[in-house]
Amino acid sequence: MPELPEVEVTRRRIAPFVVGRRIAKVRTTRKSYFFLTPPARLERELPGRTVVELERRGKYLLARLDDGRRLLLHLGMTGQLFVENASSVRLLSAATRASLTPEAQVSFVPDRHTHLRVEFDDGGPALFFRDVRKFGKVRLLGADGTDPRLEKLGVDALSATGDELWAAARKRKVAIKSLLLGQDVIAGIGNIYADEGLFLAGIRPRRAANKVSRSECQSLVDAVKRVLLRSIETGGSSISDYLQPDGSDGGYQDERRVYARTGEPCPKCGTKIRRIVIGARSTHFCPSCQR
DNA sequence: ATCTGTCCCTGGACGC
DNA sequence: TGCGTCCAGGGACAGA
Repeated sequence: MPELPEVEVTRRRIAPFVVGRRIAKVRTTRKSYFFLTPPARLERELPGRTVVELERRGKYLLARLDDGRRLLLHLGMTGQLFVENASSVRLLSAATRASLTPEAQVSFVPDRHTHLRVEFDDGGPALFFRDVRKFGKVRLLGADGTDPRLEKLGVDALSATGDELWAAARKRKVAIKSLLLGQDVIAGIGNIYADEGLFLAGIRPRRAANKVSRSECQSLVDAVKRVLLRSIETGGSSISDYLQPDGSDGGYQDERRVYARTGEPCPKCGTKIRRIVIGARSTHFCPSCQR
């Protein structure tokens, strides 16, 4: 699922592709939960605008336009932002793949999950936003408008400090993992990197936040940052739907220590990795290394 | 104020 | 082989 590293990799790859290009045409699927701004409005108001900058805030992307407005994008769980010539098996359902010849199985064809398609007036490759489960979001913000989602974000995970985490943690009784997943204290951490960071810091995910010491908060923030930076370096985690904007897989899924490794030996001590549920989210940890 | 549970959505895994 | 059922999971929201 797209978390900070996946969104950042997407930003870095998409920015040179879209910045400076003028939008010619926008095609969308029908009005839905996915569109915070009615799709008809996007189709009407985006053409003619040039993208001037692409920024990331937590797991959100913000495309700034030449009229000062900003297009807010969130990839949700299964969101995929990619360029026209991308090809990947992750862009096709199993049923679709089965109906195609092996050679055709990786060529992308816009389907009912391809909710946004942006074409540019230079005639070059278009940009696509596909999202099977529609937990993603698209919203056009006015020139001086903002969004409550952005307002609520805490400090970005890449610039967070141990003391910032500690200041919030000492006042909270929720599991430390839940605190990491909430975007209001530190923004950008999701299920994969929360589990990986807690493992590296040797902290049990279910421990109450206010039972995590100041120095442990420091170790935790350091561990999370290390994991996030390494994941960005390798192109993010392609575990289910995520792919890089050119269609290639990221590499971090091969480096994860505990996430989705239930029953496998802990890389440090060999104890079997356990899976529990915290706040309705799968959680993976080593019962021996994490206390 | 904080915490917990429910819901949005769909494909894939699993059982019969 | 085919159908029904369950599950995942980011984040908003309601109710405790």
